[in-house]
Amino acid sequence: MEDSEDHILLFNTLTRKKEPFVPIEKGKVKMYTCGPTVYDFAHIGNFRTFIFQDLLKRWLKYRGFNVTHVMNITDVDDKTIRNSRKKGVTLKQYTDYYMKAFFEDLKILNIERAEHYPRATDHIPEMVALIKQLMEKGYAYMGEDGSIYFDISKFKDYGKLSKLKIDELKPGVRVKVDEYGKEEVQDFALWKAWDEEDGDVYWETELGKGRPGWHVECSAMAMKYLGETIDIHSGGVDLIFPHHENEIAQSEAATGKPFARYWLHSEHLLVEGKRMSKSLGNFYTLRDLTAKGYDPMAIRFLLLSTHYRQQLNFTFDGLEAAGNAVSRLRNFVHRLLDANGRGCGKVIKQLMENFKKSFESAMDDDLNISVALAALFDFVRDVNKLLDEQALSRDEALDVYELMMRFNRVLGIMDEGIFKRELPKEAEELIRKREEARKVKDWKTADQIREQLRAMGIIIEDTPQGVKWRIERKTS
RNA sequence: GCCGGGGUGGCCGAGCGGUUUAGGCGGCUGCCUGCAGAGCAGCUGCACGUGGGUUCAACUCCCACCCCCGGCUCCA
Repeated sequence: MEDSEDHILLFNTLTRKKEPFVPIEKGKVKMYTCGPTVYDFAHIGNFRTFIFQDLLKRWLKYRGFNVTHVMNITDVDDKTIRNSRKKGVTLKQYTDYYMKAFFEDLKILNIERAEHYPRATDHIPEMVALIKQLMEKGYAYMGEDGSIYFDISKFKDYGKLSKLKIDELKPGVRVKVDEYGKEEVQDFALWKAWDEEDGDVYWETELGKGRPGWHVECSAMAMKYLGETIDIHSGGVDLIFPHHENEIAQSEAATGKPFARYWLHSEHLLVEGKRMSKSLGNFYTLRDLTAKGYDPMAIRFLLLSTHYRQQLNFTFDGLEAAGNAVSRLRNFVHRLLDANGRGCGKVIKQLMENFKKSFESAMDDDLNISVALAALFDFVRDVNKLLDEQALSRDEALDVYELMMRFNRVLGIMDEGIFKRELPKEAEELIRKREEARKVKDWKTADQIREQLRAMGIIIEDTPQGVKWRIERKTS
């Protein structure tokens, strides 16, 4: 798409600066994002991050990049093992359930699928190979407990992402952790030797009987699917340390090459101004919200509408406001489809051009979504004015419609299905009957039919240009 | 202790040294309308945490202070 490729600026955690995005291979982006640990339903904080990543990917695609996205599924760790044992099911049965739920949630939130969703347990050999390599190169050692640890003192760049000085630990926490066999507190496990807590979850490998540490899966799988150096790696801010720091250490120690060029991290969300936690009772999964009747597109809009590096305060008032904002956009698109005015030529062309430019330059600037949305709503207001004046011809309105859909493919906040112009037969009949009633000023019947249609999810509007209808929700 | 982010009108949320208003949501009024809906227009009282300073000019820069959030431990 034109020469716009190097116009995108992204904030790189590695340098703490906005940098022009230039991929390794022209026109292609290799993107790895840290996915869920499938021990429970994902919560809205998780989805904030996943939606940010989705927006990033969609924007890169809009700008003409061919994006290969890999998102890992962590299906073996302390929590999955503990919970599956508690439930008396196998680890696989347990994680399959939550993985399936996760994919359902992605769909509901209109998050595009990644190209690959590698599961940790399907990649044990790759991880073992990586760990062996690290041992051969002297970066890893076996501890007294039979586990294998990464020796961070051997990796000179340790701390370059999180900007932490390893020798300046939080005072107080230091002493208590030598129940493991590691030589230094900060060393982290690559391979965990089996113990009773693990039950029947273990792999017999050249490294002994055990299971992989958490960080190693991302290095192994990212490199398997995307190569030794990837373009973009992203996750929530909490992953900067130690997870991403450790990924860098493992990967770069093994390959001697940079692991990822751009590290992008999204801020956390707060709920009603407080940190989300189960004990505070402000912990929500997607299901919790949809069960209360909230529109998934409103949820998506809310999670999307604050810049990703800004903490987002999730409130129910905000969710309602987001729902109304989405309605405004939907109504607008419906109006476009009904337009049949005299035409205004240059005026609309100019508006579209300005809108496109503002939206694009905002998004290019580290995904400045607030400014992009402001441009969108400005445009909507201006075009609504033209629609009021019957100044938009059918073709012009369709051009606007196409533009809206094009940007909706970036934002993903409207289900295009609702704009399909299909009315159930019975609804058509009802509308006809209502028109007859209105003709003879039988308002009672007319209002009653309108209510009936509303119950079917069809909203009727009487305008000087005749009756208009729109489908508010899927009636299926 | 060390290191970050932030405090903007009723709510959410951009912005930048100055000439016109970010934008969304909500409320009010008007237009339109049988009603409703949608939309448009106007309004929503000095908007920029506090106190100083720099400047012709600060919400935007500097200093101090207050408050909130986060990282240094599993965590999106």
